[in-house]
Amino acid sequence: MAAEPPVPATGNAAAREDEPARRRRRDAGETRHLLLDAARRRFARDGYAATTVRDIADDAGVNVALISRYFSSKEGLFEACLRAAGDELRRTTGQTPADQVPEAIARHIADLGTAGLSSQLALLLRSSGDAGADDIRRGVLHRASEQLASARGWRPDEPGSDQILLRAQMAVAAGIGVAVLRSSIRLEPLSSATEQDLVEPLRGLVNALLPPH
Amino acid sequence: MAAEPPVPATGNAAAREDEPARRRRRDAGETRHLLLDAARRRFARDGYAATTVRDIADDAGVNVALISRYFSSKEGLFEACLRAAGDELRRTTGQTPADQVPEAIARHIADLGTAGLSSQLALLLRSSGDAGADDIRRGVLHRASEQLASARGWRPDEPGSDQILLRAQMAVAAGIGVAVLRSSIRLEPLSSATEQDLVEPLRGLVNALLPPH
DNA sequence: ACCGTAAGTCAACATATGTTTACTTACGGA
DNA sequence: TCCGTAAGTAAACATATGTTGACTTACGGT
Repeated sequence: MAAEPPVPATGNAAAREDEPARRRRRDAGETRHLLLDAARRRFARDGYAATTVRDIADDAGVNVALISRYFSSKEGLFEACLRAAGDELRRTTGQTPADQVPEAIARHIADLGTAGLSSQLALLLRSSGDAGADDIRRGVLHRASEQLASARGWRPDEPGSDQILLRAQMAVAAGIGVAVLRSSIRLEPLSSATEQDLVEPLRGLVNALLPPH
Repeated sequence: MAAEPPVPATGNAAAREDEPARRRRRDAGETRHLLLDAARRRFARDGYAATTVRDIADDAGVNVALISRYFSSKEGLFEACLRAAGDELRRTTGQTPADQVPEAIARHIADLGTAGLSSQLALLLRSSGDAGADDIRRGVLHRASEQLASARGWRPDEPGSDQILLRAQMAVAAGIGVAVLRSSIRLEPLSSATEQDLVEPLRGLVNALLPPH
């Protein structure tokens, strides 16, 4: 449990710049990133309340007090995680051609790595009880739904079009549900299913809700 | 916040047995039930860790110590909630004809009352981190999936049939996802959608995953 | 080589929370 | 009516947890 002995890790003071693995000893930016990363995994897997700041700091190999320093509070760190998840979601789904959306979703859900997109999806179900965080989460989910709905002919304020947005939200909900049952609940055989196993059913699911127009 | 003044509520000591509303003043069975009910709502809405035993006791209008007395611990109460959710789920879906499963699911998801089945579904996503509770939850989800899969031709150990079970689990996951986005996250317009709005898309979703055989 | 400053550490704190223990009260059979 | 017992209450305890403030250490420009 205790971190491995504090091996100085320096000695490469004049090391080559392109060295990828070695961690700079004092680097606020990287420390921030380490915390954000550890927090995303923990929050996604265990939920907000069940995760302690000491857990996160230990995972990141960083002092607890730095959470308050860099993110103001545990709540602030959580909000930063939600924002990061939203950014990554938008970045990866944003430029997907409309007809390849199911495949893209399937790939996101299929990847079970603790830092992967599936984990990001699970994070979106986690709540801190704080209003600010709830707003961020709803914003992320709303944008994701609209992005998906747009690909299937939804236009804001167009009559009859609101059905499409509703169905897009159901598709997002379904995807998140699958992601959570896979990554957090670990329901078998769903949890061990491969991307190959998932992509075909998911395509059917999305197309049933949102027929290509 | 404080409970209304401790109106004795007795005086009907010799009251008619069929009196439905009046609460017997000392009744371990009813107290147990009150606790179970309050706990289900809280756990489903806020999650395990975010819910305190004092919250639950206050909601139930009951002393905190009685949780330990009747359920051993907070964890024990949570497990009792999961079991109750499993029972209620089995009871209501068990006798549904195979071809009416989507409608049944839709009705369950549509009801947003805090004690309703939608809430039970949300509860199944909540984790306490305890292994015992996780096993119960997985058991409930497993039975639900097999029930759904059976209605669409799944037979244990039949080759090619495992695909059906996988798809049934995806359908369950989708349903839970929708329930959570509606009841906990309160994503609009999904959250305000009526049963009428949901039943048609859900039918399509389930039939896409599990074609009637 | 020096030193100001940013980065990181340590320990303490206030509080929230699950649980237990000793006590009080009402129910209902004898 | 009386009283044993089950039901309920209140307060305290031990601990876990978020946050803070004072202290130490390394980095990098001069």
